[in-house]
Amino acid sequence: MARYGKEHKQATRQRITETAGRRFKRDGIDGSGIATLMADAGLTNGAFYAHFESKDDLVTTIIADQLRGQREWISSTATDRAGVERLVREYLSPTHRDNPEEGCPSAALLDEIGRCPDAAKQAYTDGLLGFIDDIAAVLAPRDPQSAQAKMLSAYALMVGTMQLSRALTDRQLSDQVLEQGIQNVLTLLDIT
Amino acid sequence: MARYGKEHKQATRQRITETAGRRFKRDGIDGSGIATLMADAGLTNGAFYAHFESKDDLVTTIIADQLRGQREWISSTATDRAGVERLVREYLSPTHRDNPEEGCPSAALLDEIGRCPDAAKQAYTDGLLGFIDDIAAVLAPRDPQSAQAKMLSAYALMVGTMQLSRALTDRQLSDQVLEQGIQNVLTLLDIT
DNA sequence: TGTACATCAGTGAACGCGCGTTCACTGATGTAC
DNA sequence: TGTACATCAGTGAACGCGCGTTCACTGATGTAC
Repeated sequence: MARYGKEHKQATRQRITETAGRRFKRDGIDGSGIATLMADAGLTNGAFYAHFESKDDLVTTIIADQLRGQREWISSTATDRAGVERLVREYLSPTHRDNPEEGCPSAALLDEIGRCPDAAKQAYTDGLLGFIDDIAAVLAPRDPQSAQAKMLSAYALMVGTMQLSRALTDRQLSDQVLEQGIQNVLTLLDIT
Repeated sequence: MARYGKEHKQATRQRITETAGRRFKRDGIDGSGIATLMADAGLTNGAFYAHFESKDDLVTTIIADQLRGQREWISSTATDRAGVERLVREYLSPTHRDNPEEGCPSAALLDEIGRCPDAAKQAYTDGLLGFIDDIAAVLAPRDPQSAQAKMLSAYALMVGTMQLSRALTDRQLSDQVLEQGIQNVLTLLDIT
C-alpha cells in the first residue's frame, strides 16, 4: 500500500483525526474503541499505532484539532458584534443540539476532558484560550483582559446550556432552555 | 448472611447507591465497572443483580438519587435570597472543583447523561425540575414560570463554569473563571 | 427454652465480548540500474 | 524504457485484561414446633 509521497500518510492521519473527532463527540471518549475508530476511517486496528503512540495521544491530538476547528469557524463568523450574535444563535440552536457529532467539543465532552491526563487538559486550555482571545479582541479591543474573563463565562453558559438541552427529555423545555440561554449570553456580552 | 428483617437488603441497596454515586462522579459512568462498584460497597460482583436489573437500571437510580440529594442540600441552604447567594458561592468554590466525587452530579456527568437511554434522561429531567422549582419559588414566589426559565439558565452557567474550571490546567485561570462565574450568576438572578 | 428447617442475601467462578496494544507479515509503490 | 529491489503504510491475528451478566452454591438468619 505504501511508498506514496510523504503527504499520503499525513492525509490518512488527518482522516483518522476527523472521523475520530466525530465519533468521540457522538459516543464519548470512553465509549469509542480503537477498532471502531479505525473502521470509521476505513482502516484496521493495527494501523493505529503507526499514527499515534496510544489512545491518550490520540485524545490529546483530537482535543487540539477540534478546538482549532472551532477557532476557524469562529474567525469566519465572529468578525464584529453582529457576527458574535449570529454565532451565539447558531450555537444555541436545536440543530446543534441534535447533531453533537458535528458540533462543539466542549458541549459533547467537557466533563470527560476534566478527567483526562494533564497533557489532554493542557491541549484543551491552550486551544480554548486561542479562540476566546479572538472573540475578546472583537468585543473589547481596548480591554482584552477583562473581555477574556467575560467571554470565558459566556462560553461556560453556552456549553452548560447545550449539555442541559441534550439531557432533557421534554423537547419543549429543551427549546425553552436554548432560547433563555441566547438571551442571557447576549445580555452578559452587552450585545443588542 | 440473610434473613435479616427487610430493612437489611434495603440498607445494602442504599450503600451501593451512595458509593456508586461517588464513583460515577469521580471516574465517569463508562469508567466505572460493576465489580469495582460492588467492591466499593464491600460486596462481590454477583450480588449486584439481586439489587438492580442492569447497569442501565443502576444509572437511572443513581441519577434520581443524586438529584434528590442535591435537592435536599438546596432546601437546607437556599431558604431566602441570601441563602441562594451562599449556595452559589459554595457551588463555584475551589473545594467543589477539587472534589467532584462529593459534588454536583451535573457538573461531573452532564454530557454523559445526554448520551444515556431515555429512562436515565427522564430521571434527570424530573429530578432537575424538582429543585429548580424549589429555588424559583424562593426567588420569585409570584412568577414561578419565568423564574424557572431564569433558574435553569443560571444552573447551566454554574454547571458549565464548574466543568470548565476542572478542565483547565492553569490554576489561576481556573480560580478566575470561578470568581467571574459567581458574579455572573448573581447578576443573572438579580441578587446583590 | 431448644432444635430443625426454609429463606434468600451474598459468593465466586464462568460466559462471550470488546478493550488497548503488539507484532510478524503483505504488497503496492518510488527509485536505482 | 524495462526490471529488481528496498521501503513502509497497512493487515489481521494474538496478547492479557476487564467488561456486563448468569448461575449453582453457601451459610447466617428468623420462624415453627
